[in-house]
Amino acid sequence: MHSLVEENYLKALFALSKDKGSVSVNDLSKHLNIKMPTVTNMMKKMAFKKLVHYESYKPLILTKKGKKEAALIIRKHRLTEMYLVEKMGFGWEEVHNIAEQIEHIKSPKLFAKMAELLDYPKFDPHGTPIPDINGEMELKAFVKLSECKPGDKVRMAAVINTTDEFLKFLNRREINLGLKIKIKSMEPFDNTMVVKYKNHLEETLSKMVCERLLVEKF
Amino acid sequence: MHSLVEENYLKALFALSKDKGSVSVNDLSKHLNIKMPTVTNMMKKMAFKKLVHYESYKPLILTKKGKKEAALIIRKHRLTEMYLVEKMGFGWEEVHNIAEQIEHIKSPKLFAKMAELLDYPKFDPHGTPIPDINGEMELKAFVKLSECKPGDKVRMAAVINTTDEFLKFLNRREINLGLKIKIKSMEPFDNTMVVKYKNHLEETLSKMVCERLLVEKF
DNA sequence: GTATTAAGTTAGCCTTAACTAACAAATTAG
DNA sequence: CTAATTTGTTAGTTAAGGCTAACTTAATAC
Repeated sequence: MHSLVEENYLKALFALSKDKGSVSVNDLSKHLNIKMPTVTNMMKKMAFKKLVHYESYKPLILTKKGKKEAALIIRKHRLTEMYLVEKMGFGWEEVHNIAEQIEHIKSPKLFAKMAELLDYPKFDPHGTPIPDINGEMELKAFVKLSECKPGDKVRMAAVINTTDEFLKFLNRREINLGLKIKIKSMEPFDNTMVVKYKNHLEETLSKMVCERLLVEKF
Repeated sequence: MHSLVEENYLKALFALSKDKGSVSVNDLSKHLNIKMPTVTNMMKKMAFKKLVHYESYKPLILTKKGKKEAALIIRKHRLTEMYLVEKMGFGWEEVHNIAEQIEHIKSPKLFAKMAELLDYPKFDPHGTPIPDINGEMELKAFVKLSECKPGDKVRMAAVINTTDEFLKFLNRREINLGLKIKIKSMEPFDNTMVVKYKNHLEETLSKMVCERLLVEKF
C-alpha cells in the first residue's frame, strides 16, 4: 500500500486538478507546504508507481489509478466527517482535522461500517460529493445561490471555499446541508439576498455569502 | 509530541513491564519485531526525552512520564475498541487492528467524545481497565475463573492472553464482558469446569480456558 | 527578440528509524 | 571457575522524505 505521505500528495493532486485537470509542481508545493525539489522527487517516485503522469517541465496529471486511489482517500475523509457530525455530535468546524487523520486508517471494514450506518450517503456535511467504493462520485448540477432569482425554492447542496469562520457563520444562522430555502428578494444594487427558511422568516445574505453557497433548484 | 514509532515503543514497554516492572532489550525487540540494535538506539533517544530510564546492560524501566504517556495511548486504544463494539456493532475480534491505528490519532476531542458517549467506562470490551484522562487506571482484584470453587457466582471481568481464536471461541459460546456465571462443578482430575450462564445451562470449559478468564466474585 | 523573472531540476545533505556485522558483557553450564 | 551461550552495544549502511544551493528551462516584459 501507499504511505501516508503519498496519500497526501494524491489528495492534493486530486483537489488541485479539479478544474484544470492538471497541476504545476509549484501549485502542489505551495498547497502541501513542501519545497519544490521535494515535490519533483516524489513525482518521479509516484510516476514509477503509475500514480501520476510525469514529464520534466510538464504539468502533473493523475493517472486513472492515481485518480481512483485519491478518490478513495477522499471517500474516507468525507465519510469520517459525516460520521463525526451525524453520529457523534461534532460540529462542522471541528471535524476536518480529525478526518484528516482518520482518512489514512487502513481498514475497509471501518469505512464500510460508517457508510452503512450513514445509509450510504452521496454527499458529506460540507455538501461535497462522497466517492463510492469504486472511486466514482456523483456530480450534480449545482448552482450558486447568487445565480438564483427571487421566488426560487432551493435546497442547500454544498459550500465552496469554506473556512472555519464561514462554517461558524452558517452554523449561527442554522444554515446546513439539505436546508430548504426560499428566495424572497434580491437587491440589484449590491446583490444582497433576502431569504426565508425554517423559522428564519427574513435573513439577509451578502453577495459574498451567496456566491459560496451551492444549491439545487426544485 | 511523539512519533507513531515512539508511541509503539511506549505501549510495548508498558505492556511488557506489567508484572516485572522492567523489560529487557531482548523482550522488547521480540515483541515489536525490531532488531536489538534498533531498540538500544531508540532507548537512548527515549531516555534523552525522559520517557525511560536507560543504562547499558540494565533492564529498561519506564519513567513516570513514560508510564503516563503509555497509559494515555492505551486509553485511546481501549476507548476505540469499546466504541467500535458498543456503538458501531463490530465484534470483539475485529476491533483490535482498527484500534491499533486509531490510538495514534491526535485529537483529545475525539477521545473525550468517545468516552462521553460510552459513559466514561472504566473497563474495555476485553475487560481490561481503561486508564482515565490522567493515565490512572483502576485495578480491581480479579481472580482467574480456574481459582474459583463450585457454587461461586462470578461476573466476567477480563480476558488475558487473548488471541483472535480465543475471542472467537468465547463469542461462539456467548461469553462476554459482564456476563454472570455460576460454577456448577469442577472435575479435580483435569480441572475442567462446568458452568451455567444465560440460557447456557451446562457449558464445559477446559482448564486452559478457565485460566484465561478473569472474573469478579459477588 | 533579447533580458529578466518565474518555475522546475539536479546535486548534495540531514533526520528518522530500520538493518547487518562485529565485538563486548553477562549469564549459564559443566 | 572457565567455556559456551545469550544478551547487549557499536559502527556503519539503507530508504523515505524532507531541506538548501546552484543551475536550467520556460514564460513574460519591454
